[in-house]
Amino acid sequence: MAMTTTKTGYHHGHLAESLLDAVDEIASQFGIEAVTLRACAKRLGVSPASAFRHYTDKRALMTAFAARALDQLADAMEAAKRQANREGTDAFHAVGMAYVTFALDKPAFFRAMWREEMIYSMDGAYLAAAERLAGYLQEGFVKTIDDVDPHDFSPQELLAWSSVHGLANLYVDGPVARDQDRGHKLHLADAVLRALSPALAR
Amino acid sequence: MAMTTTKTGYHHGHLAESLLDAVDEIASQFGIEAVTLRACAKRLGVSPASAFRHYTDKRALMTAFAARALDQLADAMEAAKRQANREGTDAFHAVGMAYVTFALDKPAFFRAMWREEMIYSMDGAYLAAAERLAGYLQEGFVKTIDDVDPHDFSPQELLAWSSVHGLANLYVDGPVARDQDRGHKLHLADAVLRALSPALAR
DNA sequence: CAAAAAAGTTAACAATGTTCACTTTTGTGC
DNA sequence: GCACAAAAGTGAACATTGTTAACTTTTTTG
Repeated sequence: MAMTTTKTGYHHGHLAESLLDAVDEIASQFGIEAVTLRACAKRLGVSPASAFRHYTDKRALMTAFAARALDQLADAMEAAKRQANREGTDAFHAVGMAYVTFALDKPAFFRAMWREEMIYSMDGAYLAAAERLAGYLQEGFVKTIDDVDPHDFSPQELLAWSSVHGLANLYVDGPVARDQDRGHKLHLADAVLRALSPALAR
Repeated sequence: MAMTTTKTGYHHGHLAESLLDAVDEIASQFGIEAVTLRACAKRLGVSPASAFRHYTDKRALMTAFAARALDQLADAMEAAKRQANREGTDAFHAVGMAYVTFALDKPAFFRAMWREEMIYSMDGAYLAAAERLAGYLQEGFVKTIDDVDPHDFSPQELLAWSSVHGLANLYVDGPVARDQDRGHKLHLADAVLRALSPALAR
């Protein structure tokens, strides 16, 4: 299947990437607290120390994983935005729903993205991914000409991100709607986003 | 200072509580990832194993700490609400600002509260504290007679909590306004909460 | 005041992240 | 083609951490 598979077995070949996949699988199945370097290594049939040839730290590995997760979320948001634009529906609503949906479907990924204490939050790839993500939430808002700094959010933009981010976090890590099923939670999210719209109108 | 100090030194006397203080101090100074059972024990001049007479787990200790942190936040919110009522200003705005202020001033505490993977989120004390907290955000919203279940948030109520919670999280764990000082962040929070008010009017 | 319960100790264990010296493979300049 | 440096992986060790078990010291209590 892989086009660059070497027969030898000593050199894995794609260890850096494969380690991310291992984190992915372990986090999905057993939660982020079960992700251990040795478990990742074992899953790939590789020695525990091999990870350090590609990542300086466990934290560096988790940072790379967080960046990849951010990119996956951004992909989902981009797709949602595209579809909304095609269908002429509210793009912010679609992007926000994609955000919450991702958190509900991949809670371990969503957690990993924002666990400041287990990543290097100043990492370039991580910051770039976060910025891309923020971009999709900023789009659709009116920009003045000199409002181009992606770090500088208008109150309205920040409110939009905060609402969506807060709801996703309350679902994933908070006591909100714990016993309700996915459908109910998404329905509620829809209502919340619609309740927000008066604040986003200009 | 302590009124119940025993001279002997074998029995500590308030270990359960003192351990929470130790978590408090270590988390404040070095971050939540530096909280270790042994470090807590050493700080109290007590053996590493002693914690297990009071908490079944490290996770149980962290749960108790999270519950205490939630209560501290709820205290701050209650005080803010009282003052707003006294001064006739917007109670929700005051409560929301207290929420964000707490997150900015005690980031390690705020993190601990919502780290699902390191606490027992079904713990009674934790849930009770979370419920109390939610109550302060629900107050000020109109309730219909049969809308009494504290677990059942109206979209507007959940939007209010989500916005405040999301902003606090973006400040603490996200890439928002990282290089800005406390005053600037609070000013921005104020603007965000004011931007939200059109959505909360009825 | 004896005896049980509560609270603490010490010594051990397994698991984890990490390092170091070493080996194997890959790639590059001649 | 081939020596050789760089890259990638290994194995054995180490310190740290959470946790347990058997034991000791207080405190409580009938």
